[in-house]
Amino acid sequence: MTQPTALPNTAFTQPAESLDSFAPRILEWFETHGRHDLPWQQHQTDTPNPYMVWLSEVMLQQTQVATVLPYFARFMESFPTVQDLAAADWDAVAEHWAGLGYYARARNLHKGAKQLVAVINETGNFPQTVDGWQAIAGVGPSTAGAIVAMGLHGYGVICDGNVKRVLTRWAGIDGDITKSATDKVLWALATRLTPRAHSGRFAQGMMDMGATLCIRRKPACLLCPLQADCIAHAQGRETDYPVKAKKQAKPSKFSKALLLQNPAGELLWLQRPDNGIWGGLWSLPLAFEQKTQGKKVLSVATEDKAFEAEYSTAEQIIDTWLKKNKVVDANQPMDAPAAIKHSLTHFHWFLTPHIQRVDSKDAQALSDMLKAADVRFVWQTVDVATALSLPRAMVKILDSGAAE
DNA sequence: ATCCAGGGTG
DNA sequence: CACCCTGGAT
Repeated sequence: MTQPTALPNTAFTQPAESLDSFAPRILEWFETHGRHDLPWQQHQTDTPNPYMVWLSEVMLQQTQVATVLPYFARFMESFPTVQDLAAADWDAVAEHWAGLGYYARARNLHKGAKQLVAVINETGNFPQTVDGWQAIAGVGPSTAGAIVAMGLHGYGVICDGNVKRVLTRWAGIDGDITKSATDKVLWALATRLTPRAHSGRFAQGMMDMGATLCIRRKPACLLCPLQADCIAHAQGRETDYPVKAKKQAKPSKFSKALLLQNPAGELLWLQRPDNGIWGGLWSLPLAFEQKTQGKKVLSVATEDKAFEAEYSTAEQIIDTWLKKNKVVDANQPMDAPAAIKHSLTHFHWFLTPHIQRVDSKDAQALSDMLKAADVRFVWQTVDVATALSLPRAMVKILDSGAAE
């Protein structure tokens, strides 16, 4: 995924006059109405500091300006240069990042600082190209464009969420922006509109537009320099853009996660069939959970029935055995753990841990049946089981303390 | 309480 | 393409 190096043969929805006057309008608006006091901005100086732009852009990938401000200040105070950041202990970096979220990005930031220092030691300077910046951990196409444009005063194109909102509205682009085809169109348009000179001010202006005027709800079209030829505005449909595939409502499914515990305190684990969900991973046995309210059995949705059919052979054996032997949850504690929620692509899965103690005779009987059916299973304590390859949902269940 | 935005990674 | 994690909107 790199920025396009050449313009695709794209037919733009706006006429040439509109395309050509776009940048001048943004630049003029930025001069009078844009933000000029953000501590990482470098457009006021002839000697821009790419470190500050890189640091701020990585923070702004995930967080709004107001939240970033104090974090940025503390980073700059503790790590005034990229060399300081690269030389810092991870713990110190993590401490400064704590609360911002997406901690993998803090790791990328630290890694990126070391990569940058290596580049500087080798070439005497920060990377000077978009591709050079994209080689740095945590820097993708848009962040790279922003850094070159604003941190080096070079030529860079940005196409982040704010820009996409402005462009889809102005050009009436109604393709699903989560699709790569639409992403290409938007990058092509952004590239066509970005002026050779002052691409940094243009980038900052576009971000300010998206953050202050062309906002998701209730955009301030009256104040917008693009109003005259904005297609969404002409349609009175500003908030219909950008178009994003509606995430279809996910159905909910309910299962018991059985913590079958033998007298040694070991739990029964099943290795799931290679095909299907969690193929080859280890899981607690799952069982269909009947939804009840008081004593009344609630009607079960059809998708739940379909899902019930997906239980593995081993689970059907266990379920049948439990029912036949009338084993009940006699030892279910009063503070029984609540269901953990696990969301998959097409449904939400609520897994309710059920502790079920079995005596040695029953454990042996169960083992014999599973062995006869060629099922891969183990009895293991939680501590040992964590070394198995467990899907996230199982980790969640163990973390919930259900097995204690 | 629930939904959703946000850019990059593996 | 799922996932990361928090804050803001409703």
